[in-house]
Amino acid sequence: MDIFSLSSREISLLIYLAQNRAAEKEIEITTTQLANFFKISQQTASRCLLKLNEMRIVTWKSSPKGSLVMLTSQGTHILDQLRFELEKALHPDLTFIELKGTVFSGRGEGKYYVSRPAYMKSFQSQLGYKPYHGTLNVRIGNNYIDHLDLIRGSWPVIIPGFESEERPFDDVLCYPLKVIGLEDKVAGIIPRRTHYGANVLELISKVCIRDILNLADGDEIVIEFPLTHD
Amino acid sequence: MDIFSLSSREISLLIYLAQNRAAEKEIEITTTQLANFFKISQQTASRCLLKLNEMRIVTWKSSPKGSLVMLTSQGTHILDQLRFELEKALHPDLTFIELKGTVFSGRGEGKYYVSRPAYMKSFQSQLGYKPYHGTLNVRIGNNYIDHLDLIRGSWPVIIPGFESEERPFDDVLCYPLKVIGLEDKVAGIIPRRTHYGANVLELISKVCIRDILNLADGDEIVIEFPLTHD
DNA sequence: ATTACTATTTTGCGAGTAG
DNA sequence: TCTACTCGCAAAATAGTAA
Repeated sequence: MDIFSLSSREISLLIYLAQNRAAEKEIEITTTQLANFFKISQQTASRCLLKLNEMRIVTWKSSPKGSLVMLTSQGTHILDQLRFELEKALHPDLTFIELKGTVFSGRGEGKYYVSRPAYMKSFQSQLGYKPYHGTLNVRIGNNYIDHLDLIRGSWPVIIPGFESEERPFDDVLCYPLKVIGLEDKVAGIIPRRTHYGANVLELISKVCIRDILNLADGDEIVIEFPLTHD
Repeated sequence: MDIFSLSSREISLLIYLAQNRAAEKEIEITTTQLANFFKISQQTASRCLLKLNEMRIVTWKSSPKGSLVMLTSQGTHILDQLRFELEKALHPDLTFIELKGTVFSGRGEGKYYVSRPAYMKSFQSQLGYKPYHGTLNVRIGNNYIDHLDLIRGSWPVIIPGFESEERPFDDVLCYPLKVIGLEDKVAGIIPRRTHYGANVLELISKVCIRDILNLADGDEIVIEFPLTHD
């Protein structure tokens, strides 16, 4: 989904809806309200919502009493993308986005996921290396959560999901990163914003980052997300 | 200028130009380049630049050899506005934007400007009070410069400029603020981003803030810009 | 009240091409 | 090569109105 393929009206509508909390919950709204706010006709507002719904950018339930609208995760992602492009536009000299966080121990879930053979194979082909069979959990500092959101707006490396006998495995979104002090390439897996504890980042690399950098729980690390200016 | 009156194409173009440093300097570009990048026809790219130029959003000098384009301050302001709207969309629970800075002594220029009778009169009518005849200079901390840029994206109170015998006086842009610890209303004058030392904010209020809060040079103050959710 | 269909008008794109 | 005109067609807007 390219944000520039949306019309200005659709983007404005999305922003308006998000400002009214439609990213978190279903909100009540009427097409007339939207029409008045944007100084367009009620019909256009209706058609616009219809289209956003078809594109899976919002979910929309309409009735003769009004409408219930909520942004999908794709809808939120469009706003993230726009924010990312805008950040590069307003700071054209920026060469990377910085993150600081502290190392902590998870419950080995990362290890479980990363070592699924189907994922492993895609990591190898998409990132160019076979990752170490575990992840380094980093809790991003409060001052850097915005930066995490910014990175979410960039185009990720997509590790495709798959179906297993027990359950389906989702696509995994990776972002190429650099850990200060470490030579090896690193990729970060950023959970969706909606998750509880969305300030967590899981790092994968060819090597065991924790061992090489001699990290203990609570140690701070600095991470950079490179910005490639076309 | 309402950002929602621009087409998606115009906004994308503006972002693209800014990413290529057109906010700081004239950049060389051809309409064919733009056409290829956005997968549109060369004619549409040409028309689009023409329109942005007419709207004073960019300056554009075209010749049979190519084009020179640069964003005007209005062009940059549109990006700021978009950023501001996006910020509210991505953080709908935010009730204010915080600034921290340190007090310093200027050379009395603020005092000179504020006390022009024509300005004084507009301050009274637009802000509802006659400001103290001096400004409090605040140097905004590095971590808060982004927040300053955000505030720039909001709709300011505009104190109209005027012509005097000696020289013209520009419009003054004010933003309603709150200084923590002070009851009285405060307004901030934020210089244009292009100025050297754009991390400076001049506060005006009915009272002498420095005296009431007993501020010395170097003291830190905390400022809030309230966000009104429509 | 709503949403949303149909008809009509307006806007805007791209192709061809001149300067 | 560039920019930028005219023209024909397609997309999208509004108005009227039905459900």
